[in-house]
Amino acid sequence: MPRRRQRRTAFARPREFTLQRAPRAATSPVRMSSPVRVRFAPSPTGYLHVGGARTALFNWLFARHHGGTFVLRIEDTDQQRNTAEALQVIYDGLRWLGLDWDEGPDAGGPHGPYRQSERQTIYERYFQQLRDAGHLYDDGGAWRFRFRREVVEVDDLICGRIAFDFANVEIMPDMTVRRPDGSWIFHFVNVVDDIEMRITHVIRGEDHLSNTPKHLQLFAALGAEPPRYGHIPLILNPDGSKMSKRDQGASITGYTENGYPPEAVRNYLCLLGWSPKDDRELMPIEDVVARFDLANVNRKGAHFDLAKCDWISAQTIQHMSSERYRELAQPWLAKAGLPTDAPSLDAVLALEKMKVTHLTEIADRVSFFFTEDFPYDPAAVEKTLRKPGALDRIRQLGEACAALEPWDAAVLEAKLKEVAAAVPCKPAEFIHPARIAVSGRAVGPSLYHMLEVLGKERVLARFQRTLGTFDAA
RNA sequence: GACCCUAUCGUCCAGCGGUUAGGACACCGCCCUUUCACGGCGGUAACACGGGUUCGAAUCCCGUUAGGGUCACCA
Repeated sequence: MPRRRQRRTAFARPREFTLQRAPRAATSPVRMSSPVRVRFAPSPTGYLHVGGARTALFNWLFARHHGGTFVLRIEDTDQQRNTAEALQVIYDGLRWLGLDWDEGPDAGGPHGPYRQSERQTIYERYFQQLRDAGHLYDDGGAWRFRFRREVVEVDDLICGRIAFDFANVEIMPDMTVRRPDGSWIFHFVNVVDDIEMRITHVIRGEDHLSNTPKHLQLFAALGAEPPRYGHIPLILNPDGSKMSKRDQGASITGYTENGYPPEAVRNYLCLLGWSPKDDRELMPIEDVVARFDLANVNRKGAHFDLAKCDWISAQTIQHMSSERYRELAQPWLAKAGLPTDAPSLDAVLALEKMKVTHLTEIADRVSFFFTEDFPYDPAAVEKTLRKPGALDRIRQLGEACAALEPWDAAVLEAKLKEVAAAVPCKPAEFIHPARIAVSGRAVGPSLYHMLEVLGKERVLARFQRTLGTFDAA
């Protein structure tokens, strides 16, 4: 950390200056003359890793913050991995997170094609250029790029200035750019594409930091101005190990399947390695876009914390509009065979909104609203309904409420308390049996609100059903 | 092994030479309460270690240790 401080102040702009105020600084991460162009360049492996998603997110935030262009490039040189399904996973994941791209395989754009598998002629041309200039040599059929044996300095927007010494050939052997079968090596096509696509800023995982000087050498040999680099820290497992496909929280698909609102996952990812520097955590994405800055990105690898992600999910749900909540809930209701267009849907959903962490919970929480044939929880029946007098309370309450007007939570509460006071007994002696009578459960929404949403007819009918079911027994 | 990055509560962040080291998650109490929650209040808990520099260091420098990354005819 000590070192970082100095480097940062030396090479990144001071935090108190905004871009607008200090556009001329030589070390400004953004040259005003060239609009920002960033890219996310995943390889279609069949799943989208959280680390990759966050890299995409940071690129997207940077582009949107600077009014730049976000390019999606598919690095599918490995034919094995190149399937339509694998590509779809990337599209789905990015779209789910709300990360829209301006140029890409499907979106098109002036610098396409955007899949490496379709850019053969371009690579061929650059290859020729390198070979003609004497930077390449044949090594058993493969082509190697001859490094300049000197110190290469990487001036990273996040990491500061780092020197890599290429003097020792043993330690830094010349890299292969093309295999004997004619296929290309990542470093080469990556650099060629960044040149061709006019990429101004490369924001990628820290695992590429050590590759950067090699890329810089390629840029120099090709006579191209390199982009600015910003290497973001990796996301680790809670135990500090590298996160891989099977680890919990690793796959974006997992969040979709487990019922996280996409904006919640995105919010959590924003906070992993970046901070607004005040204590805000729950932030609309527009606010993050407005404040995002590479200078505020951390250097430390972040341990993934699903509990925090869950909290953000619950908070996000709690604070979202009823329209958005309904929209997110509907697929899960449908999946459970519940109606998605009931007139009282919003009212029903609102009853448990503040308790939901995952959208997957919703259907079960509200299922009893949609059928008069709901089951009774045996434990609840045993504990509460079998108690002496419990059924009498239900009967009394039913009679007292039969003529109640209007049928709303406040009036119901007043009436229930009045009836209890007349007995006299605690309101709880009515509340618990009544809850089970109308829902079959000991746990659920606030009783009065639940009764209101259910409506008088159904409440009284459910009281009757309960009495009929357990009185005789 | 070589090279590179990193090091503040268990976790995520704040801290930019002088702070009772702050916030959030998690955890533990208490309050609210008809259940489950939400919410409110409070608590436990950290500067990895050792040397410097300085009147003064979590903050600057060096080293050690630990973690991570890269050293491919993977991406």
